[in-house]
Amino acid sequence: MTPDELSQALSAALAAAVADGTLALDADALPASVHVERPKQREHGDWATNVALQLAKKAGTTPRALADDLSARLVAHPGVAAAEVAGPGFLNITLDAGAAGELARTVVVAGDAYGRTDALAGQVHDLEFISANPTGPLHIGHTRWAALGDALVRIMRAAGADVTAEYYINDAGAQMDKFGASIIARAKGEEVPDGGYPGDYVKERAAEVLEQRPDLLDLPEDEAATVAREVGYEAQLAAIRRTLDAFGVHFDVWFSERTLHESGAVAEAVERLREQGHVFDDGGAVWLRTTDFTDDKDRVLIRANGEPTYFAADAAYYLSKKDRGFPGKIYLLGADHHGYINRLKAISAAAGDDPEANIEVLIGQLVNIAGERMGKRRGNALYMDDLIEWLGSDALRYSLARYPADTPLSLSGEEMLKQSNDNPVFYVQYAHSRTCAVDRNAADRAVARTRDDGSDAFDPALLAHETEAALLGRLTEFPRIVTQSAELREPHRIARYLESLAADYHKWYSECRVTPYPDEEVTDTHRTRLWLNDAVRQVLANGLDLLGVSAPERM
RNA sequence: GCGCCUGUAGCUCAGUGGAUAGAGCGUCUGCCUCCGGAGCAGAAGGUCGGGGGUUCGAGUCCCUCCAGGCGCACCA
Repeated sequence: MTPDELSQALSAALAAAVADGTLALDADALPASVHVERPKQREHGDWATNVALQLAKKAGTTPRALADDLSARLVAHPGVAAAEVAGPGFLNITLDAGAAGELARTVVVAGDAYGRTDALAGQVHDLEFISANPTGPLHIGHTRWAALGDALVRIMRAAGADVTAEYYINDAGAQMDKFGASIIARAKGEEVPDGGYPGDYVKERAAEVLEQRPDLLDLPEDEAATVAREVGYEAQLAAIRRTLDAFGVHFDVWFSERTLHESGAVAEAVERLREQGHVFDDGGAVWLRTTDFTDDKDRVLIRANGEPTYFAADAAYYLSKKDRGFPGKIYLLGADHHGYINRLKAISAAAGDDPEANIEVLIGQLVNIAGERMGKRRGNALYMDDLIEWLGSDALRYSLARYPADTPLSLSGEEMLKQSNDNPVFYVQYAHSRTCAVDRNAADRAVARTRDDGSDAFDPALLAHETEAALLGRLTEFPRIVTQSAELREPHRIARYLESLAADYHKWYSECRVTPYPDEEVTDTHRTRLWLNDAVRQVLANGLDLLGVSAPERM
């Protein structure tokens, strides 16, 4: 019995109580769905509901009396072993072992599909993340968005949403010229100019540019600047793609800011917003009256010198996403960009959209290493390439994805290194590889999911040990964890769930054997436990995949 | 000054109004004669930043104060 089925049984019991007059409430005063949850204490049963506490006052009765009535109705339901009233009016429900154990087979049969839901079916989203300037390597901050953003794409898709992962390349503007100038300086063996990019990687880019254009330093100054900028840009973007590839992060769309300017989309966007009546001219500049909406001051679109601002490009970019058919536009931004949210929403509103429905901004707090803020212009940068090489993609992805985005994260370099052995990712991966080891050992002793004659050996009532009840309950939760994680845009819930599942599995492993002792015969208990073992393996693998982390068969 | 985020065990962090606030690391004690000890069992460790309020019930919601991070461009 799944929690959804139990919830429906409770709804039916409430409706019946209303129908026969026991419960003095209108049928439409009942909750749309009855909330059931896993109690923290095992002795409180498999599931608990507080619905009696919520409804008693409205119905003019006491919570315990209402819970008593519900209990009597519920125990008549097949699969429910007990329903006890506890405390102020909680209803603690215990399922019979057979009804609970059936889940092991359900999971194994569903395979990769177990955990997929249709909670977000029909939703179409564009999810933009990282979007770093192509003037340097990705650093620790980008790494966090990469881990979270990619996991979110996977999780939302698992919940049925249509999601496009997009990277916005900020390849327009003055910083590209500064990047080119820095490359030329390094090509000459000189220090970078003031305001340039001091990182050592610029020397690598300079070497790559020189390899392609040995004539770089012989060119006229203007031409050299262009070549350094353009060839350097391509080399840096290629390096970023290599890094993300090594991290297992895939983008569906790489969107160049330049194309917005070159195609006239920026100018067109200004005109479209003008038609909507929110554009005005002042002091020679063209403004968007963002204060009509949620912004605290108006913003310039076209400078007095005729150059469009970055903000104008973002307006054009917003309209591009709208025109490309994305009702939902999700932005994963760093905390240092949170001042941008109101402007973004103003663009949406000015374009005639509903910002609350069409824009969603997820703010990710910064990562601190040993108390030092990371910034690529500060010379103390910790690059994503180095992190991957140091800790491995799995440990890095997992340790960054297991915290909510809005938690400021501070890790010391030493601790991250130490975590390479004690990180929870290994705990979860170890559980998975252990399920595989159990499979191998079972095969050696000819323990299979069916009997030797091929007949069905699965008997869910044999999964009656307390660690098995806990494990089965945990497996039941997976689909709703996926749904919840997708709806709240919180990948860390998957990681936390996997850690709980791994703990339940390890406990079960230490109590219940799948393979009999050498002097014992193989029974249906062993065979049925193999189903449970394989169900756990499946859910661990499915969950790790949602985080982009591997599920090794051996470690 | 204004806005956003955060404040929970020694450390790093979970906990979308419920029962005795949890996990990992660190510290201490047990468990390898049999499916992987990267594991299990147990112990110690808390005024959930302070103070008000809403509620049958608040770490969670509201107000206020304190502390820390980040942001408030005709930069990108």
